[in-house]
Amino acid sequence: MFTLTFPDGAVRQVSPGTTPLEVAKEISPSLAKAALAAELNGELVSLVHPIQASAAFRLITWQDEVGKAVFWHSSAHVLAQAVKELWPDALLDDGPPTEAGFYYDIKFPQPIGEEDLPRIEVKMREVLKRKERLVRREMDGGEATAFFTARGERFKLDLIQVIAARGEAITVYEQGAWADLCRGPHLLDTAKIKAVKVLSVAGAYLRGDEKNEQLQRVRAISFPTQEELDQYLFMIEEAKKRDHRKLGKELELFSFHDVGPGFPFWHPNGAVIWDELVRFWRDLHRAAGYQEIRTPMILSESLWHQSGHWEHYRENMYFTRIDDGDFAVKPMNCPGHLTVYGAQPHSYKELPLKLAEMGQVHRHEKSGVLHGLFRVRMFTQDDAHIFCTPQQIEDEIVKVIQLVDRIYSTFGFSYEMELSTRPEEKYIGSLEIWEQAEDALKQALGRVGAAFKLNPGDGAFYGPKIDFHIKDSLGRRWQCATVQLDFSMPERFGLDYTAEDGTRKRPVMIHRAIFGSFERFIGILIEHFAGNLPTWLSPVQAIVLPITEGQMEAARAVQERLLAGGIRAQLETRSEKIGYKIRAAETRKIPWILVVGAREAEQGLVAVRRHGKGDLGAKPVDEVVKELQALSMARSLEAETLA
RNA sequence: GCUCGCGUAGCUCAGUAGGUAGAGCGCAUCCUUGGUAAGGAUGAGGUCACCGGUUCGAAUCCGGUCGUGAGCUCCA
Repeated sequence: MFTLTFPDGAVRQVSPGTTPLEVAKEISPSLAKAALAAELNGELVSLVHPIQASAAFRLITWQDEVGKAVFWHSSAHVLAQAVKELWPDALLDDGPPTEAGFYYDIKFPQPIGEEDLPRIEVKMREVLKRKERLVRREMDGGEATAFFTARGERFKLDLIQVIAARGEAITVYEQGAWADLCRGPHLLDTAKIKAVKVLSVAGAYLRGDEKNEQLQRVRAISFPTQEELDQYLFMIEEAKKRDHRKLGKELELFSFHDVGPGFPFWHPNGAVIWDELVRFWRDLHRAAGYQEIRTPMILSESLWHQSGHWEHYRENMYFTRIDDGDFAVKPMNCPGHLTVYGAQPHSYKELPLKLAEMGQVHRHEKSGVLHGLFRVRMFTQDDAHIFCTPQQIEDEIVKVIQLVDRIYSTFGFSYEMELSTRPEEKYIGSLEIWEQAEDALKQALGRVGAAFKLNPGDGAFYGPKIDFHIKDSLGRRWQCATVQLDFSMPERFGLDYTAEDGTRKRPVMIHRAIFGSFERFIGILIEHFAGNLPTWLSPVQAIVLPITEGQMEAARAVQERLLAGGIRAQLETRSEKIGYKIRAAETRKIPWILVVGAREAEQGLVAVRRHGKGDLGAKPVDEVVKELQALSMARSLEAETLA
């Protein structure tokens, strides 16, 4: 008998060969129905996998991320089967689950288009109706090669070679007349897949390598119930409404033009948001002991040789000539900051020295990756470099993490941390230095008690880093804050400080940014708030609407009192009905709409209407000014505006 | 960069048997002075992204360029 230990600590004795499905049925029929797969000591297995040892046992359902992955992986097989029934000559490459749904990369005899997607969807439903079982079979290399050669699936033959070379078992999942090379595990059958939607088709390279031929990637999603699919599709629609590119245009925040692909133009409204973020950022950074500097946009190519950027980052840089010299437009601020540090001798008493800059950088991004404010060629980093002793690293990292938390919480953002370590190739500095740096980051994370994900090999070429990922309204994670340790750059620039004993020592440098870039961060804010920015960030905080032209002067006086109180206020002067003016103000998402009619004008009141909330009744003008000032000063989130 | 789609007034879009362009919103002027999400009239506004080709004639067909959208990392 084997012992299974359940997540709640309970144990159960089972005989060899018992399957997870049998175990589930013994626990409860409803659990057996919900189960999609199981885990044995953390290893994902199918529900009919015979149990051959004692293990920690867990049933996987739709509620688990891995449960969704299994569900979507099996759905990808249904997609492939449907495609093969429609296009028997289509060649299949690879079809994994993703964070939201699944896809299959396919070479069609003739490229298909959007108009073919409904046919695929209909065929998928047809396949699902057959409720076919997914049957696992192990094969050796020769058998598998013969199997897929007979089926003309030449891409699969390459995969078989790769798997065989790794010495792994080759498994095939059969489903009716069709079969796919697949590690699994899978659902027992397709009966649980109740709703599918084929979402899109786009180009994708074979094996994801741009040197290879291009295939077509068909993306789709599936759910155990129609309701969940409907919910998902509704969410997609909502997300589209929040697209910062659309809202940026509608709210006149910024624009893009042919004359500057990837270079945003900030309009007055967007510039206000920017300025408020700058003020917020500056307040906190001054308080945290940072000193602001400014460094040049264009610097000699020799500097970039010295920093290593020429060697490692050249393809993303812009170059120019001045007189007879070669210069480069800065893609990062660090060499400038190193130059400032190196301009004077430093004592250990000055450390940690924190130099900050809202540094505008230019990077040549491939044309195809540009995406609104999220991916641009010119952006402004809220950059800072902390020069300190090796002993100060841990404390300083902890302080940076705390500052990040303070800033993100102001916007109501949740975030996740990732620690990235030394890349396999393309790195500078010795192995010992890298190890020391990675340890310091781990220590700091341990001290703040933060959970983090490890990304081996994902560090920058000059040091390991901690990245912070914000989750946006589309469920996408965006990297914003980053903290990067750098033992190499001070070395390259020969930086030093005088230690207590009078000797010269090398400082350590910490690169860090919190917004990441103002451009991307504002894009995220727009989507996060669906354009309904909190009062402190709103380009126009209040608009005064006279009911008729008879109240124009009274309304103007209200606007002047707001302006005198430091509130960004506008006055509506068009000769329209009040309903029209209200609608216009609501459409512009102005948080405070102040209506002045004859009654209010007489008593020094304004009728307050908050964006999205309707009429809140009349109040004295002074009271409204104070309320607006308080919200702005506190940089209040006004949580209710998130709804 | 690559694949596919798209590019008509400030905005959102109509405009296929190729015959020199339309709507709504916005804007301007006038009328209306109306209490919480669209009052009415008149008018201005476009070298149909750009370059070239086919044609008697191109927004429309063809080629190229530029821009833009989706995708191109996430194990069979």
